[in-house]
Amino acid sequence: MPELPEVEVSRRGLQPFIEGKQVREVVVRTPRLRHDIPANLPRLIRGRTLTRITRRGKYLVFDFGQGNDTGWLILHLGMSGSLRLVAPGTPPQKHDHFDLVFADTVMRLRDPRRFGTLAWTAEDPSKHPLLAVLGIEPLSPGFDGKWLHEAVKRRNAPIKPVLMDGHLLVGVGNIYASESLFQAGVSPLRAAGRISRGRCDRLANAIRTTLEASIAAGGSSVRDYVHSDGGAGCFQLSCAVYDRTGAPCQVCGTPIRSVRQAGRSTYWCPHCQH
DNA sequence: AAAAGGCCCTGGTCGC
DNA sequence: TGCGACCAGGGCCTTT
Repeated sequence: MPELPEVEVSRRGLQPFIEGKQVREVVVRTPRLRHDIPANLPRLIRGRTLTRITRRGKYLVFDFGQGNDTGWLILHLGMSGSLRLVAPGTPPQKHDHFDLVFADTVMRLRDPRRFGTLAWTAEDPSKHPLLAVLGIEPLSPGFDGKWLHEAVKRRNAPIKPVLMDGHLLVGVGNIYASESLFQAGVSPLRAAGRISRGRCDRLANAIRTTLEASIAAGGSSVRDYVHSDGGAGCFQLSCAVYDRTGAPCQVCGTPIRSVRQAGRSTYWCPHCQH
C-alpha cells in the first residue's frame, strides 16, 4: 500500500490536525514491529508538542523538539501500515498497534503485517541509521536525467530492480517502478548501465510525473484518507501495466507481460518498451 | 561493490 | 465450508 505518494498524502492529511498540538498520552499495544518499539517511548513523548511532520523517502519524521530538548519519532509504514485520525476513546481494532493521543484527536497506526517501524532519536534524524543510507529524493530538484544516467552507469542489473534500490533513490516501489518504465518506454529488463542519457531524461521525468500525479490524486481526498476507517488505503491512479498481465496495452493493444525480477513481479509492454 | 535470495508477518484469493 | 498453496506495496541481512 504505502509507496511514496501514500506516505506524502498521509503527511499532508495529518498536518492540519496534529501539528502544533501537545501529546497527552502514548499507547503501545504491540511492541513488536520490524524493530521493537522502544519501551520508554511513552515516557519520552508524553507532554511534548508535535512541532512538525516531514518526510524522507517512505519515512515520516515527527519533530518533538522543544528548544535544546530535541527529539524525533521516525515512522515507516512497511507494506501494510496506515495512519488514521480517530476521535478520542475510539476502541482499537485488530492490528491497531500504536496511538498518539492529542486533546481532540488520536493518530492511530494500523499495520497487519507488522513490517512497519517506529524509532526515537534525540540526534539529527538525517544521521539516524535508518535514514542516513537513503538515496536521492525523486521529487527534489537534483533528481534528473543527468543524475540518473551517472548513478546507474556502472550497474549491470536490469533497470527495474535498480530503480527500487533505496540506497540510490527513495520512494519508487514495485508499482511505480513498472509504471514509470512504461511511461518512459524503457524495458524493465534492460541493463541499467545501457540506457542512453536521453532515455534517462525520459525515465527521470516519468518517475517524477508519475509520483506527482499520484500525490495529486490522493491529495484531492486527503481529509477522507486520514479520517477513513479503512479501505481508502490505496488511491493509486489506474495502472497502465501493473497487475495487468495478459490485458491489452492501452497504447498498442499488445498483451502486457509479467516476469519475476529479484523476487518481485514486473509488468511491461514488450512492444512499447525497449 | 553489486546482485540475488531468504526472511520478517498476516490476510486475501484461488483451486480443490 | 474448509484447507492448503500462493501471492501481496518494503527493506534488511546474508551469501556469492
